Amino acid sequence: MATVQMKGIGDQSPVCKPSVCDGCDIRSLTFCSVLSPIESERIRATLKTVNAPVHAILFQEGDPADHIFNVTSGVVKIYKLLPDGRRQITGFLFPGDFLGLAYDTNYVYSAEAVTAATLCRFNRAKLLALFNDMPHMEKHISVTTSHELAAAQNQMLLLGRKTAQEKIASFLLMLAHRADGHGEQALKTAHSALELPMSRADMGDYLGLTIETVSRTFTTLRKSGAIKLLDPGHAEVVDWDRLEALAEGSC
Amino acid sequence: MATVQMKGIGDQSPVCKPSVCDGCDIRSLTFCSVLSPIESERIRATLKTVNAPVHAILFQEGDPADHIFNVTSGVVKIYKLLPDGRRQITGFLFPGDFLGLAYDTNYVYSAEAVTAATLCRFNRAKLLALFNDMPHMEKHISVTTSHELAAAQNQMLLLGRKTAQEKIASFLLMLAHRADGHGEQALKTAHSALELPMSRADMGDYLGLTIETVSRTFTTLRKSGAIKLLDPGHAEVVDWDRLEALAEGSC
DNA sequence: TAGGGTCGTTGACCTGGGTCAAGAACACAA
DNA sequence: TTGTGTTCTTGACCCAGGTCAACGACCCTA
Repeated sequence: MATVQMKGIGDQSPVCKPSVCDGCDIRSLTFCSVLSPIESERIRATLKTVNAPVHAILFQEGDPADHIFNVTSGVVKIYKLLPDGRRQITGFLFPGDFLGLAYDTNYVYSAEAVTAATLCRFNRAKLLALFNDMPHMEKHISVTTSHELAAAQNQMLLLGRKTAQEKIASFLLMLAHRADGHGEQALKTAHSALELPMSRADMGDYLGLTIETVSRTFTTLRKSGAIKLLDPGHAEVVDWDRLEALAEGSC
Repeated sequence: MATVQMKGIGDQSPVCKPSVCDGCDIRSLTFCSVLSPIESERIRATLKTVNAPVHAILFQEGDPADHIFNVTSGVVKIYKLLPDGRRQITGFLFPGDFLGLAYDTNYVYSAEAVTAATLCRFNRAKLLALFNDMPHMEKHISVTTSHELAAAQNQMLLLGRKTAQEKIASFLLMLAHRADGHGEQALKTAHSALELPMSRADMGDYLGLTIETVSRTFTTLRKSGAIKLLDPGHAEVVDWDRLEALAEGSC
């Protein structure tokens, strides 16, 4: 079972600077899309841009929840730890996704950059105060949270009841779906490469498996002809129908 | 692995009737506590009381999400199924808890009464419309949802990374905590009986275990002296500290 | 170009929890 | 009272996935 590495990795600090939203190419993916120009200006005043190198820790479980983040590029993972270092990754966050969005004074999970990433960092108190004036934004967040809850319930089904093969198949479909929904061309017909930006260890910690089982299962799927592995970071789904059947155990 | 029983069980229909809120003894636990008398009156117009016998199915995954429910007595479980019948219970709901509260046109999980239960049933469209006039209620729901999300993340950690013993210990603590928070006397000091209203099968489907493992693990905990089993439906925690250590794997 | 690091893959083996089966405890109907 | 369920417990056995170990493929940096 993968445990946290205690070495120098992960202790790089993110770099912050003031930011403008003009030209931000993921505005359509997030709550910025529902803001009027005036609201946008008020929000902007509470915001800094954060550049997080690979493995940078954005915050840790238990830290005071001073900031709310929105991913603008790269991939971020959120996770919880047991005292002995066992880890469960509860989500991978892509451009447009929020993190730290709890009505709690302390973070209830840790967050780390999976790839180099940029994020908008909001002062939590100020942003929550602004929400009071902007009910449609509050609503947007509320809807987002309830979608996350639905996704969490799917993940519980996966973790509690699916086999290793079903987990990996579901994971690949989830990644494809995310890539699809974020402007990349329709993967299903294009047979284009699916990016796997996270390590095998991260996949294992997300799916409740070990590195070795993740690796073995990829090999099994490759040998069965359902997928191709171009390199460890890129896969190609050959047989979508079979992968979908595998993901639900109906085969 | 437990699968859904296909027999006559579970096909009883809940009974509905108009309802009044006066004298409702769980008002303090739910959003009714934040309503003014006038708002309360408007809400009441969208509401019916449902009496659900044991095993009554309130709704199933995929059904049109016409109603939102609030549990007023008894226990309800929500769960998701795989095509072959494998089940994951994603939550047990106690008096004061909401279900069906997604901004989605169809339910994303099924709900069934674990014990005989009563619920307030709201017309979803009407309730959501009322929310627009009552931002503090929307806020209340939003906070509730984000707490549920945090609980879901804890459950992912449990399902993905904890051993059977850690799962059962965590489960008992969660039940004790729920009972504690809902007006029963402080359990920790009183050594009073902890109610286990659900079957071993339900516990297994909640914790990602089989009936047999649940049963064996209870026996192990009993023999170790951490708990007493009065009967299958009632336990007594003897050593809270040890149970808490067991739940986190730090022992 | 060599040396040290990380990451992914594969093999050999082991074990926690699943599967299968039997029986005990209890409930309820006839 | 007996019969027929249902649920829980326990035992015997098995296997999916974990553990441990080796190795190849890439990085780096010097």
